[in-house]
Amino acid sequence: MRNGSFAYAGGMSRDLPEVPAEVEFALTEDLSFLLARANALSLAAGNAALAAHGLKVRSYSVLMLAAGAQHPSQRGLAEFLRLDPSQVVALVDDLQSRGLIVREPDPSDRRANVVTATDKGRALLAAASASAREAEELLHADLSPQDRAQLVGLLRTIAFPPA
Amino acid sequence: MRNGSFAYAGGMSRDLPEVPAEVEFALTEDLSFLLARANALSLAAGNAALAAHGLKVRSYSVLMLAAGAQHPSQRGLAEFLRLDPSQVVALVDDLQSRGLIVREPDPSDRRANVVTATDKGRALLAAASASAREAEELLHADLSPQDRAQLVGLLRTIAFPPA
DNA sequence: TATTGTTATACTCTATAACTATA
DNA sequence: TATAGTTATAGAGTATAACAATA
Repeated sequence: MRNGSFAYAGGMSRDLPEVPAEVEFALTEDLSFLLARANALSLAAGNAALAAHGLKVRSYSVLMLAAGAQHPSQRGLAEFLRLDPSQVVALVDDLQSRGLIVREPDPSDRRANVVTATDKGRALLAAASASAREAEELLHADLSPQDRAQLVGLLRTIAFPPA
Repeated sequence: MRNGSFAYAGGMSRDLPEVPAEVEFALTEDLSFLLARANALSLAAGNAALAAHGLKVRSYSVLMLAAGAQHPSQRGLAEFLRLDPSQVVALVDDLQSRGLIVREPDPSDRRANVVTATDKGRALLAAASASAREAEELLHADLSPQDRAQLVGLLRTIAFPPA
């Protein structure tokens, strides 16, 4: 019997073995299951790596997008990150209170807030991204550069469907 | 500047455009980001497909594993699904109260509960897995069978590292 | 009328510790 | 002394509705 989707925690509270030998089910061919488990590992590693910088995966994502050239609105952040706009408010509040980003009304649409990283934010981002990159490299340490590039391409088709 | 990890919601509260045109950042090459976004889409689709059967991705996963030949313990479920054992209690409670699974003490270690699907549970699983499979096929509709097989293989290396 | 950002609230999920019974 | 399951609880994340300012 084949199957559907799975989802798992990004962090674990207790120390459990990595791959329990006694539960080897025939699930390791399921795309949704593998997606969920791989993401859980990625998320846990990312949060652990970013904790030293006072960031989590969420806030790090917002900070990085704010440091880009596009100067996204909060609405734009919500859409790209698949978050509710009301959740973005709290993330932006936190980063702004720490002086890492600023909110500025968009001159062309004064309803919208353009979110931009400060110099302090960019400096923190540089340090944090080094840690994050280390964690990510551990994640795909068992893949060749070619395999990694191919995985990225295939995943992109899932994450951003052509239609 | 390259980067690290991301994580996003499995479901969205409001209707937001799929891929906002105004926020095209250079993030679409990042493995962690793509993993998070692909999983978010997979999770949302899976939960939507399973809702008609009174299941979520979590409870569906437990039900399917309980219906397998291995008859996992709750600890085994927790390890494989990367959940805390205390979370498994609630999932098993719910499925058992609906007559879909049973808990039985393991004769060889009476501390452990072996979780097994009932006939009713197997029947529900059969119906639910058809819905879940439909949802999953939509997810990788843009991939050829070869691409899909390759994606599964590469993801497995991430989800279950050889070391 | 519709949209952006915001607030508030209820709900679910996650993290942690402590307890019991078995080993 | 260690492990499986359980309970309780605090915290984080998610879903939803409503409002003011602007379009």
